[in-house]
Amino acid sequence: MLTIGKLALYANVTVDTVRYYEKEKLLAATQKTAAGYRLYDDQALRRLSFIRQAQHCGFSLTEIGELLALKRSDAACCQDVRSVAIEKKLQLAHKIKALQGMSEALSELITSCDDDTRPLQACPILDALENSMQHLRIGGSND
Amino acid sequence: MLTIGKLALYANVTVDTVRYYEKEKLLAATQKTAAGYRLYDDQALRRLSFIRQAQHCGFSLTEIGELLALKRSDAACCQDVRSVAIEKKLQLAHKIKALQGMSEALSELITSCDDDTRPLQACPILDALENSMQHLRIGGSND
DNA sequence: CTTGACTCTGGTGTTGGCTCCATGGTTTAG
DNA sequence: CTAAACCATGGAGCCAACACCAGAGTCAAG
Repeated sequence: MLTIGKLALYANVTVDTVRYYEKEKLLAATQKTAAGYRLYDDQALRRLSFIRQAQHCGFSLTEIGELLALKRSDAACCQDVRSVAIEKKLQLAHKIKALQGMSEALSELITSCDDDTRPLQACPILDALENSMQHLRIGGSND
Repeated sequence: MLTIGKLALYANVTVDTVRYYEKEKLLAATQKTAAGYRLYDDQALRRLSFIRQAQHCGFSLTEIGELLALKRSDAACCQDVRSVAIEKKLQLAHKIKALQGMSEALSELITSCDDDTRPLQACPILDALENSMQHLRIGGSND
């Protein structure tokens, strides 16, 4: 059995984070000592690892809670988990596209400014930003 | 001269947002009526457009404030603006890479689960998430 | 003149994921 | 036995970028 400090150490998080997860009902202590100290077993460590890994896959804590609920549910099958993962991947793709759009817009701005030592008054970047950059069609897409 | 409502309408933002930008010193009213109503001219509308477009390029309001400061500064030249844009593009590239990493990790999980109708107890996705997915080396990289 | 649409200020609430604090109890190494 | 290190609870604060609200003043149409 691990104290909260050890658990946090092994999982590379802070004790505050562990307590926060408990408050969010993602991770309960396996047991409590007479003095009220939280104790955790290996399964708790694995669950904490689960939470962190899922975060690294882009899941929010709320979504992770839903994954854990699926896990507990008898009715759910592996396909359910799979489709959650696929949905998340789509969301990621959407975000990536949005960022790539920004990046391309910046690229245009940057190349538009390639001949240097121009006075700031005529900076094509500032200009383009002021004038809505309509040719770039950046606006209008709401994440 | 535009009232705040018209300005907000033309710029496709809310009046609250306009007032928020004023509080953040990004956009001042051109003038005020005797009754205290804010009035804006075309330049203000262009500045508001600037702020929004820069946001769509991934700049935070703080960074936009810095861009506007550059704009006002006599010492700054167009190259300064350009390097800010390049820096931002690098940041975007970094974010995109992180998201792509997540997406790839999810892909592995999803394909690991391709033979369907497996019982949830043996779901390879949940399993992998629990067991740290060491082969995926997702952890360890802190954004 | 009235009514409804607009505007003002100042303040609080939201989301997500923590982080930090004060105060006090507990355990452990030497 | 004592000092250091740990743990507990409850609550506040933080970031960004707003959204929303109350209560009061102002303006324009009919």
